[in-house]
This record gives sequence, C-alpha cells and structure tokens, in this order.
Amino acid sequence: MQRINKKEKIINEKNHHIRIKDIAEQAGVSIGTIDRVLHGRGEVSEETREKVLLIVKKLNYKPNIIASALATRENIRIAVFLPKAISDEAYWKKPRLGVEKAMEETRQYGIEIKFFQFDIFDKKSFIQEAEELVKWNPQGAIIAPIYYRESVSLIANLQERSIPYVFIDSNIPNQSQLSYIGQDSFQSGYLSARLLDLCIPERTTILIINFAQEVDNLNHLRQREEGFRSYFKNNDLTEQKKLVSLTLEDVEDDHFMANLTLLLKEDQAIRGIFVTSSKVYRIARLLEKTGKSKIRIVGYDLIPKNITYLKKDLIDFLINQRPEEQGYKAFYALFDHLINRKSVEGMNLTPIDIITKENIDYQKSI
Amino acid sequence: MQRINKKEKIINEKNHHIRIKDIAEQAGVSIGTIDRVLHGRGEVSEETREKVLLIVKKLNYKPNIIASALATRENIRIAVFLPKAISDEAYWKKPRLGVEKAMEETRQYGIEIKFFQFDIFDKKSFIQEAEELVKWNPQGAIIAPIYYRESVSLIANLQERSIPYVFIDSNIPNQSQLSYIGQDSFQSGYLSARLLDLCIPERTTILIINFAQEVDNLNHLRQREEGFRSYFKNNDLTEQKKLVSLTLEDVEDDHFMANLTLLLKEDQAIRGIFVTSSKVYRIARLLEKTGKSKIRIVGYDLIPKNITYLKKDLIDFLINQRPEEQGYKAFYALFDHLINRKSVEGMNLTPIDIITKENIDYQKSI
DNA sequence: CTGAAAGCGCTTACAG
DNA sequence: CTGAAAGCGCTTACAG
Repeated sequence: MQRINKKEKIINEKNHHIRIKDIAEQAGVSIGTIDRVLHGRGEVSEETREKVLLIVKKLNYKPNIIASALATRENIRIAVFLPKAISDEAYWKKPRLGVEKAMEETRQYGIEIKFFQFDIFDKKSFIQEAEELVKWNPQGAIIAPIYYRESVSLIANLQERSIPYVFIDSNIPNQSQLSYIGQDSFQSGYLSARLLDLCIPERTTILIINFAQEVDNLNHLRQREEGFRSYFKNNDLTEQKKLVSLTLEDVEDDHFMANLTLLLKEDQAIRGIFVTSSKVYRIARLLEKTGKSKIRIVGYDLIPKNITYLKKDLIDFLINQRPEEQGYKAFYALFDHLINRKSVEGMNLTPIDIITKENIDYQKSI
Repeated sequence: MQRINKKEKIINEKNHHIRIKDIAEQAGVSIGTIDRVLHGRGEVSEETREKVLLIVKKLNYKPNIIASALATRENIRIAVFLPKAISDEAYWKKPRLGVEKAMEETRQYGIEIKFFQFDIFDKKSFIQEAEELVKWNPQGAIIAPIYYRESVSLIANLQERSIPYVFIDSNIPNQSQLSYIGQDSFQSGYLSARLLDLCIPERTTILIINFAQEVDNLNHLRQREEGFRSYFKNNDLTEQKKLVSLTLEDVEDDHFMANLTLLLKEDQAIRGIFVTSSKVYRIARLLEKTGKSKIRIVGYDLIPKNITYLKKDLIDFLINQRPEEQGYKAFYALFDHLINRKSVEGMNLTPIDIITKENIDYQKSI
C-alpha cells in the first residue's frame, strides 16, 4: 500500500519512504520550513504553506515517528486520573498496571506519566486532584469520570487548554473525549441473564443483588440490572423466571445476611443469583456456610476473593471487564493521537469475557 | 527503576538513559568498539571486551532501539509459514491478519515479512514451501507445524542456521522454539464439557462429533475430545451423562446426516452436542431443518457460518482460539527477541474465550 | 584490533 | 518568513 518515490535513488536496502527532505526538494524550500508547516508552528507564508501541504498530500507523506522521537528533546506528559486503589489487589490497581505496561513498552519515546489518584468516597479529593492535574499542564489525560458534575468541570478545563482526554471505565457521552474505553454494562447484564437462564430450570426464581454503597459504581450497577432484566423481557421469559431485586445498604450487614439465609432456605425456587458487582464474594462466602446446592451464581471482576470462590465452585461465572487492558488501551489511544498522529476509535467497548473455573488460569491480564 | 548516571550533565529535559557513549568514556575506548562488543562482531581484544561488558552490566545499559532502528540500514526478514487460506473468511486467514497488523504497527523498524503458504492437503507443497523459506534466509520465522515429521526437518534446517522460530496454532514440544503461541486444546474441551454440563439436565446423553478429514486439525481434535471426556471422569459424572462419539468421514456425507437426524429423533435423551471443530455449522444447519428443541451445542471458531448460527440460537457456545492474536503475538515474540533484545515467554497459551450470541459483537479480533 | 566520520529522518535553536 | 547547522543514539564502512 505504500507509495514509493520511484525517482529517488535507493541508497540502502530498507523500504524507502517519503522524507521531509523529499518534500523540501519538490517544494524548493528547506526542511525547516516543512517542519514548521507540518507542526503548524506558523512563521510560514500562506503561499509556501499551501504548496507544501499539497505535496505532502500528493506524496502521501507519513512522518517517521522513530526519527521524530529520537530528535524530540522534551518529554510528553500524560496525566492519569483514577480512584486510589485500596490495596494491591483492588480493582482500581488494574487500570494503573495497564498504563504502566504500555508506558514500559514505549519507554524510549520520552513519555512522562503522572498519576492523580483521588479517594473514591471523598468528592473533595476528586476536585483537589483535578486541580493538580490541570496545574501540571499535560499534553493528554486518561480519566475515570466517576463523579458526573465534577468530571464535566474538569474536562471543561482541559478543553479550554486543548488537552485531549480519554475516558475509561465509565463514559459521559458527547464530551468531546478522544475515546471511551470500557464495557457496555447493559450488555454485560444481558449476557449474565443468558448464562443463568441456560443453567437453571423453568419456573424458578432469580435474585438480583446490589451493594448500594458502591458510589463509584452506581451507573454500572443500574445498567447491569437493566440489561439483566431486559433479557427476560425480550425473550418472553418473565412468566417463566421470577426476578427479585435486593439492595444491601451496608456490606457488613449481618441482619441482611441472616435474612438472606432464611430466604434461601424457605424459598426453594431460588436457583440463580446475579450480583451486579465484584462484591459477589460476599454472597459466595455466605453460601459456603449455608450450602449452595443447586443455586447458580454470576458476578463481576477477577479480584482474588472472587477467583478463590470461582475455583471452589461457589461462583459459577465471573464477568471480566479487562481493567488492565482499559488502562493499556487508553494510553495507546493518546500515544496514537499525540505521537503516531493517527486517528483513534472514539468508542472502544471492551469485550465481555465469561470466566469460569475452567478458563480462569488461561486469562491474561493484558 | 531506571538508574540514572548522576555524573552526566543532563543536557535536555528527557529522561536520561545510559548511552554507548557513556560506556565508551568509562572504558576509555571509542563507541565503535562498544558496538562491536555489544553485537559480538569480533575484532575486539579479549581484554577490552571484558572491560566493556563489565561496565555495560554495571551501568545496566539498555540499548535505545529507536536509535538503533533508525540507523540500521538492512531490513530484518521474518518468514511466516502457514497453511493457505481457502477464502478470505477462512480460519487460516486470521493468523495472517494478525501478523499484518503487527507489521503495520512496526512499519518504521524496517522489517520485511514474507509469507510461505502451503496447501494443507498436500505434503509436497509443505516441503516445497519449507525449502523456499530456508532459501530466503530470514532472521526469524513464524511456523504452524502442521505435519510433524516435515516440521521437524524444517526446524532442523533453521537450527543449523541459528534462525529463531516461533510455533503457532499447534506445538511440537522441546524443539528449541523461541515460543509457542496457541490454545491448550485439552483444556478447551474440558471447558466445553463444563458448559454443556451446566446447561443440560441429569441422566441425558451428549454426542461428541469429529469431522475426520481435518488432517491439519487432527491433534487438536483428539485433545479436545480427551479434555471433554476428562471433565466427566474427574467430576464423577460418567454415570449421570452418557457420552457418545461419532466420526464423520466425509463432510458431504448425506447418509451420515440422515442417520444423525434419525438418531436425534429416536433418542430423546440426547441433549447436548460437542463438535470438536469449526465444522459445527454443519450440525447447526441440520438442526435448523429438523428442529433443535432442547439440544445445546458447543463448537469452535468464529467463522462467519458459525456466527450466523450462533446468532440464530442454533449454536449456544463457540470457543474462540484468537487466531489473529496468535499471529500478532508471534510477530512480537520475534520482534522482542530480534529488535528489543529482551527475553520471550516460551509458552504462551491463548485465553479460551467463551462466545455467545450476547457477547459476540463485542469481541475484538485483536 | 581500534577510532573517526558520515548517516538514519527528524527537531531545535540561531542567524539573517 | 526562511535556511543552515547541530544533535538525538545508534550503525556502518573506511582508514590505519
């Protein structure tokens, strides 16, 4: 697909691409001028600018980013704005690991990363870190827009400064983001419903359990439940499978757990449980004590506790959001935009992985 | 983690790494000599060689592959040895696409790819293409070792010439391959068994169907069936689920299909079908006519026909081998080895993806 | 066996 | 507004 400049003598064996030197020769100017045009640095007459751009187009010039990276003296700064991970195994550690992996791969390109991590239960810290970020004046940003209003304010700031940004984990539509990288929560709920529907008999009940204190996850939870319910509606199964939603206010609510135990004991029709978050291990832990019998359980995220219960057959399916990959891809979206100067997919929905005891060990984090 | 040479004046804002110039200064020789040592080009006295290597180690020197790529005048040649794809949608097109994607990403590194594609039903063409490959004298090779004996002969040739090679799709253990990238067939069968077991009632029968003319796939098929059966053995389910193997000699065998139709009609206990290959669409097509009712079907590979039947609910699960990713990763294994000069994972087992109607549209080929 | 110089395709001050 | 030159960190002949 590459066009080769046939008139050019091939001085070495390498594939020969168009260089700024070739453009300079055709335009009858120096390479400095080409560079100014290409980077919009101004100080070029309109006439030469147009002439140069025409030739660039005609020759289908693609910059050699390797040479460019080698010659560039300043680092490119990319800010990463995420919730603080509460532990090394926590979910929010994973997008960070993905960014770090991508960073390692592109070490030689002179990219500087700075993490701005806020406390997820503290809006103030969100605002404070957002200010720090803007102060740092990055050339690009990766953002998990957890708080709607505050996120909108942050990105207004970035837009003013023409700093491109990528959203991960959750999306705020139509905010001129370069890209959104994350899962379709509705569809992941829809898929979970299919899995449970396949595994449990007709005329049974399914519990949908939400852990309500997950402020950072609220939109996800809602959309997952909605997707889950839609499956049964769309397939005319509402008669056949009864859905019951429960919301648990406090994770450590013994009272609730006692009630749940009772409920499961009394209502033998309950054959499936869908937990809309990574907190599914709490339900698995309960059933480990009371006995799981024929109940099938679906939940989210490959955190260690969930993996343990998956391997013990106390969780049947986990939905993986590929959080490392989200960080990794977000980095490369900015890399492609800022360094490769190529266009970036605006909507990048992460695959919805179905994880069982049998394929968990073959899963790669990136 | 990077060590910074603190004595060096930092002349620009970029992260400063150790350069061959730094080593040259410390060793009291010129950079040419460092280069000779680093690349083992000889023509260096043992004494200086040792001194240089010591300093390289001490400073933890990592070559700047960007500068290296820019300066290198010769292309690196990578040979890709795969079965010919019978159509653009065929399975074997996919590893090729993966290689091409990786190739595109690393365009600027001056890597040349040449495909050597053999007719899968013709051993002679395998041998012939293998000869061509060796004649081309590549610096590295990606190989799908379909025929055991002939593959061993090819890689003996490569080893003699110290050409590193990566296996994809299927493995021949202990052949000094740089890496194997492919799926664990046994485990994919094991997983398929779990899926069917979850979806169908107790005291039923499952058919295992092999399409025997798939010479290129023989080992895979056997291992998949073995894994499938092992699941039931390991979980003490052999009493509960009856397994029946069928082998179809000729894909277009109407006689067989008629018999299968009869069998399904007569034996109402048959509730699951496991097809050990991508030919599962043939079974789905049959059931489309005769009625699938409560039978669950699992098969392999995201080829268009299978996807069509998956979406029509005539196939319940497809196991994906990520063939594009296999090609992609094989390329990068060689890239890391030859250009990044970093070590490569010897065993790279592809994740075993479970694909349903509900997540198929979110699957990315790479 | 070793060093000095030119070059890869860009970017970056600097001079005019 | 434009050009000439130095430099990024390597590789590659070439000279001695």
